[in-house]
Amino acid sequence: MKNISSNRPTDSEMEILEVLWENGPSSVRFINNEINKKRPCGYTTTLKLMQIMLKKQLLTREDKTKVHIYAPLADRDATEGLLLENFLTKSFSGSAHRLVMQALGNHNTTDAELEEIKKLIDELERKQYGNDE
Amino acid sequence: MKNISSNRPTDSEMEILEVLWENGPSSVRFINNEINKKRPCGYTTTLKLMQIMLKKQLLTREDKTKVHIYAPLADRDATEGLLLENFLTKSFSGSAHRLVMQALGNHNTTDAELEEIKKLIDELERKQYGNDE
DNA sequence: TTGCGACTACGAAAACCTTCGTATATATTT
DNA sequence: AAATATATACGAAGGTTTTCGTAGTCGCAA
Repeated sequence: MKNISSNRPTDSEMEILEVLWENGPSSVRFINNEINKKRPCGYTTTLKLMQIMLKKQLLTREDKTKVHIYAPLADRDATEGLLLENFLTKSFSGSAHRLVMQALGNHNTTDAELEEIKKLIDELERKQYGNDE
Repeated sequence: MKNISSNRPTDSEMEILEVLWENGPSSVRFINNEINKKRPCGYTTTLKLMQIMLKKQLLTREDKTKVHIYAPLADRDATEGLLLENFLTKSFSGSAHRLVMQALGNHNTTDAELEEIKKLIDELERKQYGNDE
């Protein structure tokens, strides 16, 4: 098997993890239903994927009851950060700036969210004050 | 074959496209050299990939001379946008806001770039004025 | 207790990606 | 003209990811 700590979830695995992070520990049935709100996907497909993720240590599960309940093992920010890192390198030649411009330009973001981003930028600028690398 | 218009380039294909966008139409040899500055990759590997991309309509080529010259068919912004779309859906449950926060928080962005982003946000806010959907 | 519905387990196919070996053509040099 | 260097074409191996069919288990209602 591969190095476990560097196990980047695949797209499909990420889809499952997002549901779990949003909704808390869930059954396969629930997760499959959520996914099917976005695209068609067979029940056993989701099941199999989750069994693999269990082996990969991306999930844990409670199997005392008949219906198994799964939960993510890794923390959301860390995982998303890992993937962002890779995506940025591979698809945006590492330019966070270009990625952000695209993301903001093409997607609806509420005023409140925009304000929050501005606040973050101000903070970053204050921190960077003096060392304009 | 699959729907051509939605042909998302893969990671390796993206590597090739980036070289082309940066340097203009190029030969396989040139591109393979550029890639080898970052990682080892056989010549025929790059060649094969580019032939596939030709079929997929990601590239065009000029083959009147002995050495074929390839050029990207789609433009950079559109392509990156397509990939972002997918990444956002699969890995950030569609939340551009969260993605931007992560990207800004974890990567060095120059003051000038931060300013540019702020300007974009101001513009977006002005546009949204009145219809807070 | 039989049958039905909902669940897990798992092998294996299908699809997709990346890599490379080999064959072949075409210029250039000696 | 032969040898050399550099191209393209393409099949196929090897790996990973995704999908699904089939089999077996368990609880519950008729």
